[in-house]
Amino acid sequence: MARISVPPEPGVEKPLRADARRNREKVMAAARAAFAEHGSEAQMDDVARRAMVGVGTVYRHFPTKEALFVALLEDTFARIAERSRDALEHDDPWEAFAGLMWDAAESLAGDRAFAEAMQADLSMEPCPGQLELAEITAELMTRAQAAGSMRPDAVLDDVPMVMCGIGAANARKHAFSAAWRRHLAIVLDGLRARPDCTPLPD
Amino acid sequence: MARISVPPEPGVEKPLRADARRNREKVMAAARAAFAEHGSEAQMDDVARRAMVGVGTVYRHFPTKEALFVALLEDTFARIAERSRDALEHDDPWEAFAGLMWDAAESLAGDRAFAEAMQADLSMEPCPGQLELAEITAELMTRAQAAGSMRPDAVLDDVPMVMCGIGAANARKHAFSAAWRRHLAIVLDGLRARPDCTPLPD
Amino acid sequence: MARISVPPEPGVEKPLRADARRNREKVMAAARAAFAEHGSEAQMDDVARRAMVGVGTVYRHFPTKEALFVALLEDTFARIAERSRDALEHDDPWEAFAGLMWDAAESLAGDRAFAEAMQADLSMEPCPGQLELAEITAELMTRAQAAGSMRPDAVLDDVPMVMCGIGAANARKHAFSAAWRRHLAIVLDGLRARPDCTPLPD
Amino acid sequence: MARISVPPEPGVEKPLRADARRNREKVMAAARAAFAEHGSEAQMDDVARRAMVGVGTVYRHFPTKEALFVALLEDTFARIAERSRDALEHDDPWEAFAGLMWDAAESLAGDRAFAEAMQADLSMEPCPGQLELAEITAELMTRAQAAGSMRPDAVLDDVPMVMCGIGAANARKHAFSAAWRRHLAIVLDGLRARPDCTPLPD
DNA sequence: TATGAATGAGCATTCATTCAT
DNA sequence: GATGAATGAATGCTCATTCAT
Repeated sequence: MARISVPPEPGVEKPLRADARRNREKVMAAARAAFAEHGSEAQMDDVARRAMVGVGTVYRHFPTKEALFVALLEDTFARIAERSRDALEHDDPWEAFAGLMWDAAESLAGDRAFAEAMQADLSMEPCPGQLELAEITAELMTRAQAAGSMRPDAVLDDVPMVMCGIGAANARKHAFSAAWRRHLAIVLDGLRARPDCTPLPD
Repeated sequence: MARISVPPEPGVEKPLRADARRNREKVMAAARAAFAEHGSEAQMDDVARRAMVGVGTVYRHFPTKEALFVALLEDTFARIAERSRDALEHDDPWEAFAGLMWDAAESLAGDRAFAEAMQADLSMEPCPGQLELAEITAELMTRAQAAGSMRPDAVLDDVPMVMCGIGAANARKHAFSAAWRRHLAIVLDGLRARPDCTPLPD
Repeated sequence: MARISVPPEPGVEKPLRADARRNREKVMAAARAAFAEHGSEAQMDDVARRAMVGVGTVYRHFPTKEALFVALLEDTFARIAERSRDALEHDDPWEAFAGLMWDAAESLAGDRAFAEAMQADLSMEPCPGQLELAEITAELMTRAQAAGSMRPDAVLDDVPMVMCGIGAANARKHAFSAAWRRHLAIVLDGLRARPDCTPLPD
Repeated sequence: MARISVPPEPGVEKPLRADARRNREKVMAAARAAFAEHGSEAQMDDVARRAMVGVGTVYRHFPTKEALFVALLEDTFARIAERSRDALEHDDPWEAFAGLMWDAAESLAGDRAFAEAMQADLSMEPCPGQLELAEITAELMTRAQAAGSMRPDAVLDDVPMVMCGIGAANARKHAFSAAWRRHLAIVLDGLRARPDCTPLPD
């Protein structure tokens, strides 16, 4: 991964044939599992095997491994972003923010690919869904701070490291679910506005 | 085929020749940089190049890439563990714990290899230094809890996810240093004992 | 590091695609030549080059160099074993045995890989074909001895050294063919039952 | 092995210092063992270890691995040739020949390096000792044929394949000694002059 | 169109040989 | 002279990607 990539002709998106769409789904599901388990070291053959299609089919839908990886991320972020829009309607801004975090964590805990993605240095620029999610998160943070429930010096960039920890939670330990929940609970507590909280650097 | 490879006498560790010791250091330093930057995907040739030695030299000191990786970790943990023993003398147990965390973070922030290592599933069993460090950390946590300064439901296993987030901090961003410091500050605040903190699951 | 390498489903042997079968043959033929010439030091790249395929193709059909080597041996022995079954029908047991030897020698003379294989210490356990061949040979020897045409103290273990000499015959000398034929003729004469032959040790 | 080699200045042979000579002996002995066991795949480091000297010392005495291998062979053949000169005095030419064979076999049985050397294709031209031994052997064969005790169509080139079989005898089997003795006995029987022996090809 | 066989650059590791100590 | 650490070309094997069937 991390190769140079010529962007595909940005032509019109053909509406996929039914079976093609079905294959695309199968591939993405398989890729999600494989990448979650092995991170970006997952192998294309493994993805194909899990999807019960040939590698060729994987490549028909995603021109490179990186494209598949990005598509996966995009999809992930888009799903969360979509659900997060509801959070914007929530009365209590802190609950809205916390709910978003719990929701995101729920779908990303123990996902190695996601944990990697949180290490922004991947030189991939953020995909649209990620940007949208970032905007919503930032908005929720601002509101919570305005409402006096989140410490005023917290910023959007504080989130990825939290999520990285959650993504890295060992999915094979049996206390797995408790582990990441504890981590998130601690961080959320740390983000709470308090009279005595240490001011953050910078 | 049918490699022979006589295992080295497992006898006494001879004191390395002066130049050999120097090279060993150079290799470890180079490896530290390479692994920190690329995680376990760093390449042995790159390590050799950075150390300005031939690959053969790298292999003379570390029989496999994994051995090098482990040696690096062990060294890292051992260093921190050593410094952390001082923390045990500290009067204020919370300060002792927090000091250890800051110290560890300082040397591990943005280190991809370390972040990987924190994902326990690496199936590598922890090296001695890691175990010692774990013991000291646990002891400090217990004391801080006894002193009423750390939330009583925090446990040792809550630490790796924090450190993972710190290790994953993007070492290439210019706000890098502030970023991980903020993260750690938030978490430490979240670990503080408080009347109103959410009880952790499990 | 931490290669994943999913083992291939040990299920039913799918009938190879036509082109795949053709390539497999090409690879085996190339390997036979390369190993015969250089023994187990033959290089996989050389095998690939001779077969006019990429190395990857070689590895698709044979997971390791040793596997290729063994497959080659197995194939060789199986072929001879198959032909040797006819020998069991022969009226004259001595002729049957001698015929088998001539037949085997014909296909193995000057083959370094085979000569190596005859040096039993290869720690590879004999492959099925080899065992079958051994059984047939033993049977033919017993019959020939019963018929009084082979010296009664000869045993199966006397054969490998003969064949090793034949395998080692210098395939590049122009008198090559005569050389191994002479060797076999001499040995066969030495195996003949005679009133005055020296009793063998042990 | 099998590299291009610039011949060293054929200057005068300095008489070695006592300790140097001792080292040379140690190295040769170690090499003999290592090469006998592993053939030309034996490793220089292993030779050095067995000789309890550094590799550098090995290279001081023998400029390349091949040189060491050749020196070993030369030494081996020279020893046998020397002893074989006595055989020329023997009354019974057949006994003389057979005695030489037994003597040679005794020192070469199970020696992989020697077995390899018998595969003439090694592109090494025979060393002096080997040539001398060949001459003596040829002479003894001629005499034995003249005396009517050896089949008249046997030739010098029939010998290497026999010896190769003997060199390849598995030195790790416990019936090792019996095995090569049996082989040699059979061949010698086959070389005996007889009214009914099959004429050799060519 | 789907398949999976073929490709080959890339990477870990070995080992004959050199050279600083 | 002896030592053994350093060197790096050579070699087995992997896996993203292409392409014939």
